[in-house]
Amino acid sequence: MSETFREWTAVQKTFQKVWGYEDLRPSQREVVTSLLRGQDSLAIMATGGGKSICFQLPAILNEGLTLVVSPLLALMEDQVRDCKSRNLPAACLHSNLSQIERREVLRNLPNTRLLYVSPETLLSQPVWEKLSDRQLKITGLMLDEAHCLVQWGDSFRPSYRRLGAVRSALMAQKPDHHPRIALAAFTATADHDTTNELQACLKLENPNIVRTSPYRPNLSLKVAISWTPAGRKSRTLKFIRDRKGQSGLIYVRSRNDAEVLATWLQENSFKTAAYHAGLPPQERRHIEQQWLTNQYPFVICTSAFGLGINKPDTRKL
DNA sequence: CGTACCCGATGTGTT
Repeated sequence: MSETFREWTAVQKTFQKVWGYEDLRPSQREVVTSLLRGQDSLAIMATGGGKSICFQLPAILNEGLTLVVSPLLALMEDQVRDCKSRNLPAACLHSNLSQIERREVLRNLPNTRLLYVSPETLLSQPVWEKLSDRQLKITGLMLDEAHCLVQWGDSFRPSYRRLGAVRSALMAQKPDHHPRIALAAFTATADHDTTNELQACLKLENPNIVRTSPYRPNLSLKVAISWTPAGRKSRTLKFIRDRKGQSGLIYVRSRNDAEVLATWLQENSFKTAAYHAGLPPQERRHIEQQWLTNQYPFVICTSAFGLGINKPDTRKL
């Protein structure tokens, strides 16, 4: 027991030094200790629950490289920027990097502790070859936003379905004395079926399952049904008008719905825009900015809005 | 229906 205690004191020191908080939350501590002893984990923690610390802290305490699989380039960039601001040796690999940057990241892998990659890049020939190198020690494989695997894995981004084979394939390349690669999945939202599917698909072995309450006191959910397009239009306008000085996102099911509704609201002299993945990237960024700065208090969007939008702290005006 | 990644083909503009 005292041995465990001494080790934990060292962990806590690093945590305080790098992140500047006094204590890890109990759920974070749970995941961190699991990963430090090489046990698989499945963490379902609410947004803002400090998920990334759960794998970043073990990654810098353990020897070797920790792979972090992330669904979006923007998320990788954000996290690597955050790591670098804390002087953590982190990098990412993706198609937006120049040939030179790519080579530099691959060359510097032995000094890197956290490598952020998309599932596609991880499984690509040149990267996979490099990671399979017998000399390269890999301690962990972390799946961030793990619900994406279940949500997308079948047809949209098939690489996700292949992640379950990664640990054993990498281990097979490494010498016998290489310690087992720990596997962990992190997500904010996963019901029982989803966690079961994650566990099976990733081949998690005896994972420590850590679940925090998803209850958000600042959120409320309501359902209103409109039976006609006209009813929906006027209802939306009323909804917006009743919320003068506030802001939010209005989700619709298709790109066309977004266009039609946004156009109609504009015709009724409301400043808004439709947002979906069919728009050019620069226009998407523009609308995101307009929304974040309350130039457009409400935006009509598909599920494309929200992915990679980092903690937009819209305030009530 | 709607979500994103990657990479190679084709085109535009600069040294």
